[in-house]
Parts: sequence; structure tokens; C-alpha cells
Amino acid sequence: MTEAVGGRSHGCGTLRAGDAGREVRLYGWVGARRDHGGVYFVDLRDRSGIIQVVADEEATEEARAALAGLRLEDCVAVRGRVRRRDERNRNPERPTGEVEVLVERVEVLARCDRLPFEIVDDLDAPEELRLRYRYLDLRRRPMLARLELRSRANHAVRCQLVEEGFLEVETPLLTRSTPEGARDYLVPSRVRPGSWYALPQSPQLFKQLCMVGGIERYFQLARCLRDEDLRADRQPEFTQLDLELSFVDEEEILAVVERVMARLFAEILGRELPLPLPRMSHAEAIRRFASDKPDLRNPLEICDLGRQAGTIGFRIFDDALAGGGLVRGVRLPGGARLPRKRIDALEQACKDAGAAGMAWCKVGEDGPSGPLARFLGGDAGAAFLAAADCRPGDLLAVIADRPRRALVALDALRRAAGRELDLVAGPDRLLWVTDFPLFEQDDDGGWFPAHHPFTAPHPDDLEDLLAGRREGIRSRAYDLVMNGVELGSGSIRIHRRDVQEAVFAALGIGPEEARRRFRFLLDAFRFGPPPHGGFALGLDRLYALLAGADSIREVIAFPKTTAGGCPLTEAPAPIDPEQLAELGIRFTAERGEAEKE
RNA sequence: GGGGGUGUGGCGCAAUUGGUUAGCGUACCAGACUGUCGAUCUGGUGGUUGCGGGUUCGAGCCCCGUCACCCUCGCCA
Repeated sequence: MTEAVGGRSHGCGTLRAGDAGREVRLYGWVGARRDHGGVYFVDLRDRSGIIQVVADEEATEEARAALAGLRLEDCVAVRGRVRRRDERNRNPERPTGEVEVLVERVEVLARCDRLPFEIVDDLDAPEELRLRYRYLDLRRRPMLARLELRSRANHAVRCQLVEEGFLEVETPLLTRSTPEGARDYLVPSRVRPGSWYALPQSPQLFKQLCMVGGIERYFQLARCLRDEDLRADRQPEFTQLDLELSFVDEEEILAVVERVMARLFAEILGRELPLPLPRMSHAEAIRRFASDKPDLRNPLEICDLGRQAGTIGFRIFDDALAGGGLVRGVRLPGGARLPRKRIDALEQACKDAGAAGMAWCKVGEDGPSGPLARFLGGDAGAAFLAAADCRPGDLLAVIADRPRRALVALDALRRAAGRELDLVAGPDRLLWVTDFPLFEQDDDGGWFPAHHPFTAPHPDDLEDLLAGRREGIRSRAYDLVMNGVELGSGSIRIHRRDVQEAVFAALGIGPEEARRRFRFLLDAFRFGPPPHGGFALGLDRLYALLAGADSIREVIAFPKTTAGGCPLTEAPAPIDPEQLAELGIRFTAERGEAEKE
């Protein structure tokens, strides 16, 4: 490669005692330097690992000077001879710690400026800074390890599915708006001014078209784009393992996904994932955990106090029930010993989740105490506590609110209580949540698809659906949940025209609107569509869990900030007026001002 | 769109109730040191306290606005 050193012969991290005496040519970056005024050490690092390069009295004066002149993170080539270290100088902390490379020749390939942050494993720098210099962040071992994990996991997924007869198919990025319900990213068409592409929120319709096309078993590591606000577990662009199968029912789809998960557990974590995974209906999950993605490592459960809450004379409960709301609580076994401050923290968690407050009482040997206690004196109070199965030493926390908000608060309460009492423990807990409702209702009473409008209804509810009912209709949709995180979801799709029409009708989508939005799919379904269904697994979330990372940004090479920006490229950015003119686009005055400069 | 948090040399932090010249570690620069391994020791450079305004004799600290980032509710099937 370079004339002075010669072509690369080894990776730094690969050298072992058996290589002693060998001449090696290494390429990499300068890590720590240690200068003893006569003997110089440099930790040379490449992707394979770190090796100590040394210049002592055996090295030429020129080589010693060259090594001593290196700075942190210079990119260099080194030629030298591997030698075994004296016993007292070995470093058992490192795989290469038995050897070192006596330098013969050093060539600086590129100097490094002063660094914005240190290249160390336990870096504590602002994330924004790490993102602006992501290429430096990636030099850190933990980042490299996460990207390696991601690459190995992607490979394992592909191997498993190809072995099972799946075909990897790429679908368009420039497409038209699809029915997922999120905001689209739009791309203007130059050749057809006024018309726009949409970037895919998922390949949903294309994979169904693949089924009509006879692919039978499709998969893709698909990039998906949604213009919505971000979170620690949400990016505007993310990757999902998208798959679809023909001529199968739920059982085969769930089994395939389970085998993929088991393979990932085996290859990435080195652990066996016991199959089949447990299943729970959506209704049961809501009832017991106030969540459609319960963390089963948390043993706390929700109790419904709606029947007793109206009998104790507490106006907040009465009002909630009168307004069609819920009164439900969480019993914290042994929670009576919690100090007031910790209980306040629980209430704050409920308030943060949108609840007006949290009623609570401690249960003692001689009756309840705390704010709620004065309503719990008589038989009604005893019945109330009994309904929650309270025993002396417990803390009972109760939420009374409109149904949706109550459930959000109860979920938050359960999570916070699990944290406060340190109850969330044990091995990873995966489960299927099944029998989701087909439709959900927004606060204005409008109905929308809980999954998407091509989800098949549960066979037992088909008659009700065709009769025009919406409430309580179950679907053939299912979610995969791990440790309280929704990893993915899927469903059996509708392939019967009358059922599809009934669903559209239930959603208030008339025949014209249906044709306008989904014509290509409805057309395709005229030509002998096979029964089919599929699944989509959020790989960023899954890999974050497998890597033990707090945020999916840690397993994405170049992630966005919560405002959807990229600190590295400074995207999104204003563009030239000429580009806009060519596309026939003009900003409104207000926006135009903002974009000027 | 709503709520909360953070913002002080490149980076991590400190600075009494508002009070002298904004301090420490690390990185960086220079010097010393022949076996270190996140080397050590000595010395040094480096700050418009995110930005704008206000209160005050006096603001890193108090008030208002704004920006960026993070968390969260809505939103995202």
C-alpha cells in the first residue's frame, strides 16, 4: 500500500504469542501514547482490536522519533516485529497483551486535529456532539460492537428466512401515499409538476401485491419513513423486518417469527429462547396490565374497583364513574413502608401521564391510613379494599379518569411502582398479544382501523361486522412484545371483497374514496388473490434491546435528533431557489422568510 | 401542538443568600522521565457562562423571550 511500510499484513487485534518473531505491517489509528523519555509506547487500533507498538533501545533513532511524534488519532501505518513480552510486562486485560510490536518504520497517513471528545469506551459527552462527529463516535469500541451486533443479527435473520424458503424482494422508495395513517414524507415530481411521491411508511401494500404475484414467502429488511414526532424508541426513518406469507394462518406466521427470534437469541445472546412464546388476548392485557404491551417482568397487576368505588362516598370516584370513566388501581404488596416522597413520585408519574391525580392509602393491621382512608371506614370501605385484595402492609394506588387517560396513567403507575419497589427483574419476557380490536374510536367518536384497513376480522365476529357493527369486533392481528416494548405487529389480511367493503364502510370510506386511495390493491384483488398474512418486526428496537442500549439511536449508525435533524449533515437544509423553481414549488411568505439566508 | 429537564474553556463538572480576577479534572501545548498499558511529574495556553432583552450599585445565579438538545403526553396501526 505505502512504499515505506508495505501492504497491510495483519489486523492489530489478531496478534498472539504464536506470532512472535513475525514481521507485520499494521494500519490503524493512534490510541493512547506513553512516553518514558527513552522508550515510547503507542496503542495502535483498527477494527480488529488494539496492539501495543513499542520503540525502545533496540529501535532505530529514526523509528523512535517517528513514534514519539505521533498524536492521538493520527492514521498511521507501522512496520515492525512481533515479540513476546517479558512475563512482568504482560497485560492480561487485552487479547493481544502477551505480545507487542517493536517498531521499524512509521508512516503518518493522515494527521488528526484536536478532538471534540475523547475516543474512550465510557464517554460522557452530549449526544448531539457525538452525532455531529459520529465518525469519531464510531471509532469507540462500544459503538463498533453495536454495529457489529446489528450486522450479525441482520445476517442471522436473512439466513433463517432464506433457509425457510423466503424470497428477499426490494420494494420502491418512491411510491404513493399508503394507508398507515402517519404523516408522509413527500417528494415532488419534476416531470409531473403538482404531483408528489410519498416515501413508504412501510412496504405494506407492496408485500400484499407480492402475494398476489405468487411470491408466497416474501421478506425485506425495509426502510420505513414516517413524518411524526420522535422518541427514544422512534426515528423518522427506521428499519423493519417485513414479511408476508400466502396460504397460511396465524399459527404459521407466528411460528416463523418465533424461529427468527430464537435464532437471534441463540446467535446474538447465546441463549435459548423457549418456544412457543406465551400468548395473551388484547382484552386480557388491558384488563390485567392497562397496556397492550405489558412488561411481564413486572409482577404488579391492575384491579378494577369500578363496582365498589361508587359506594364509598368519594366524589372524584363518583364523577369519574358518572362520566363513563374507570376507577382502577394497583396494589403494591408491602408498599406501606414507602416514604411519602416515593409515593409522591408515583403520583407524579401518573400526573405526567395525564391523570389529574392519584388516590392512595396504606393498609395497616388496624385499618387504612393516608388520603383515601377517610372514605374507607365502613363496610363499603372494607369491600373496596377487599376488591383490591389488599392486605396489611400494602399500598393501594387508585386512578379515576376517562377510560383512555386512566389506562395510560395506570400503565405509567405500574411501571413507576415496579421501579420504586425494584420489582422488574428476571429473564427477558416475550409474549404475543392477540385478538386486537379491529377498530378503535378517537375522542370525537370517529372510528379508525386499529391496525390497518386490510386486517381480517376474527371469524367469530365476522357476522357482526357484516351486520354493520364496529364496537368489540376483534381482528386477526397480533403484536410481539418483549419486556414492555412493542417489537412488531402483523395480521391475516382480508382477501374477500365483501369483507373488505364492510370494513371500508365501517370506517366511513365510500367506494369512490376506496378506489381513489387503494385502486391498485383493489384491482389486484380481482385477480385471484391468495389468502395471506404477515408481520413486521421493528429491528431498531429489537437490536437496542439485544444490545442493552437505552435508545435506538445507539444501534443506528447515523441517527436523527428528536427534531428530525442530523447534526452531522445539518439536514434538513434550505435548498437553492433554482431547485425549487425547477420543481414548480414556491414557499408561502412566512416559510419563505424562514428559509432565506 | 402541550408539559418537564439541561445549556459555564474542546469535553466532564464547580462557583455561599446576587458580590473581588469564574475554579477543578481531562484533553491540548512545552519540558522531565528507559517498561508503560486510560503512564506519571512540572509548567502553560484556553471562557462574551447557548442567544437576546430586563431587574439591580452589581447577574453564571433572579425575571421575560428565544434557540438547541433530551424525556414525555398527544401523534406514530
